[in-house]
Amino acid sequence: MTRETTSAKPPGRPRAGIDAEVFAATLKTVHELGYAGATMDRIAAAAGVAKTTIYRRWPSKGALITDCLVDTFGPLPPMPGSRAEYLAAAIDLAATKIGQPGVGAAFAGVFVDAVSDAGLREILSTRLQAPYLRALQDALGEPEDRILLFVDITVGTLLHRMGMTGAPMVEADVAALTEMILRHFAERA
Amino acid sequence: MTRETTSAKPPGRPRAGIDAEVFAATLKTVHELGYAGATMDRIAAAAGVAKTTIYRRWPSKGALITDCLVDTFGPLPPMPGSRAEYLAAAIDLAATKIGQPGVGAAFAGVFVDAVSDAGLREILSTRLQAPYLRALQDALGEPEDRILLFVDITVGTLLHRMGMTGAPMVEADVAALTEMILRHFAERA
DNA sequence: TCGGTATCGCTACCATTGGTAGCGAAACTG
DNA sequence: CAGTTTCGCTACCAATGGTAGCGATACCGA
Repeated sequence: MTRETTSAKPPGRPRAGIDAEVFAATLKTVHELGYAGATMDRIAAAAGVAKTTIYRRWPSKGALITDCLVDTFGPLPPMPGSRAEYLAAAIDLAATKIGQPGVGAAFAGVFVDAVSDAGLREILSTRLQAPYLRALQDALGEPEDRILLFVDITVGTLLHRMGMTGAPMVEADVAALTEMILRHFAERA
Repeated sequence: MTRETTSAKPPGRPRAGIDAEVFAATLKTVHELGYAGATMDRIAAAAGVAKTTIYRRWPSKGALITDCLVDTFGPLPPMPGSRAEYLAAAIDLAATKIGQPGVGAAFAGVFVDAVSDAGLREILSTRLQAPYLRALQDALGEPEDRILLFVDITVGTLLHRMGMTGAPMVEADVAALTEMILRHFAERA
């Protein structure tokens, strides 16, 4: 994940493999101090890396957070037997990841920054959301607007709970949410 | 809404009635420049008021936005005939208001600021969310966790759409969302 | 009309934070 | 060793939320 696919051998000092440390430091700092409190200086310090080094790799704080989320979420699990199982797995993945320390706050933070920053919105949409939309569309064969609604409901609900209470959604509520969504999306449009 | 209930007559120069102008300027500025671009200086300028005057009434930007939202949303309409109609009316109110220029962005912005600011979370929860929770609970007679889930789904979905696309949810999707929610919440727990 | 009081607008100011420039040192290739 | 690139560091800038203090202004009561 952290290796480029360019097989050339560039001259000069090679880049140190700091992505894992920086991502971990980012989530830890956001978890402890919140999105606003997670200063680039603090993230750099927590990662044991100079701030300028971070800015050499990520053009902005939003881009760093986005890549951190991409790294955290990972790819969607492969399509299991039924449509319902696939949808349930996707909801479960979202709930699990968003509930991890720092992930929900980081997601919500970059999400809102993106509202007022077209460049960041582009990054967020391209790097984080688009792959999932495509995977869902391929697996379900549904029109795009239904996929979008599914994502809005799933992610929006989980983030809202995280933001309002500061704590991830309890399992019982995730189950209720899943049941409601499945009843609506189980059969094709 | 903007008048205190203390019926005493305090001495000194009375406060000018600027709430309406400030609220309008806030939404207009957020709409045009986004949440991050809506500087307190710019809001004050748009309202034709000094920044210090705003800070004399609202202790922080988050508090101002919250009061602006409280003013925008207003009270829930009275309970109509059926439970389903009441739920549908609440969803419709949320969708309509969040779709108004600046409201969705302002909501999302203050929402995320609240994640990392306990004081603001208190303000947001007390002044904006609590009244609606109570009204819904009184009207529906449901346990609190179900009310919370209903609000998470409704508001979270609408905000997520606003944030990701920058545009309010189209009517067809609101209708689909309403139908899904009603099927789940129509009968009591 | 005049004092008391509280607000208004204004300017100046501070601390924080995202982001940048430039430097010498380090690491790798050939 | 020369060339190249990255690293850490310090210093720095612009923007922004928020504050302090000023003279001016509007209202009340005597």
